[in-house]
Amino acid sequence: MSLAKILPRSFYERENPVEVAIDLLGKIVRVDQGRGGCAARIVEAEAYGGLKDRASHAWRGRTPRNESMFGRPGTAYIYLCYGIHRMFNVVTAPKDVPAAVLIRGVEPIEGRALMARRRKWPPSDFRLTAGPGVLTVALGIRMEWDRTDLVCGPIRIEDDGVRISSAQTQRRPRVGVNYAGPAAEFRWRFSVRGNPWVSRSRS
DNA sequence: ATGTCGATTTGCT
DNA sequence: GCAAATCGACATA
Repeated sequence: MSLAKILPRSFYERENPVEVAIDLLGKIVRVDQGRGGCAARIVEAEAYGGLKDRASHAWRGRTPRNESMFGRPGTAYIYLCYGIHRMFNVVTAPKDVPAAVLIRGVEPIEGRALMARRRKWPPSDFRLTAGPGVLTVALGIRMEWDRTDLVCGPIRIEDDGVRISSAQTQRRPRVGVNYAGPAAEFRWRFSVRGNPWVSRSRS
C-alpha cells in the first residue's frame, strides 16, 4: 500500500491558503508511521490567513500561540481551543507570511479500532473523526507536535492519487467566526460533498 | 490585576 | 436547546 507519496514542501508554499485547503481534500494524514499507527483521509478543511482575514489568529500580529503560523510552510500549527480541544492546522504560505489550513474532518483509513478506543465511541460512529477537536483525539495528535514538520515529522500528509473534483467540492462559510466582521462571510470552508465524516453543522 | 471570549464538544434537560 | 469544561490572548484599569 505504498503508492502514497508524502506531499512535498512546495505543495504548502503557496501565497493563498484557500488553494491549499481545496487541494488538501482527499489527502491522507498519517500519524505514528510504523507501530500501530493510523491514517485518515481529509474531507473537510478551512483556510485562514492574509491581511484581511479578521478570523485568523494572526490578524492582530504575532503571539506565542500563533507563532507557528509565521513559520515554515509544511509544518503543524496545533493550538488549544476553549482550554480543552486541540486543533490541527497545516501551515502554508512562505515563511513569515501567516496562513494555515484547519483540518475539520477526516475519514478513517487505517487504525480505526485504535481511534475508536481513544474516542470511546463504536468504530462505526461518525463522531469518531468528524470535527476539528475530535479528530486530534482519534489520531493521537499531541500539543508537543506544534511546529513539527509535516514532511518528515510525527504527522505526515500523503497523496495516494485520489482526486476530489470541483463538482464534489462543497464551499461554505467558515464555522464559529461570527465575531470576525466581513471575514465571517468568506467562503473558505471546503468539504467533500455528501461525505459523512464532515463535521456536523451546528448553525 | 481582573474580566471576557474563543477556529468546540458533550451530556443533560 | 443549553451550559459546562478550562486556558491563553487580549482589553481595560
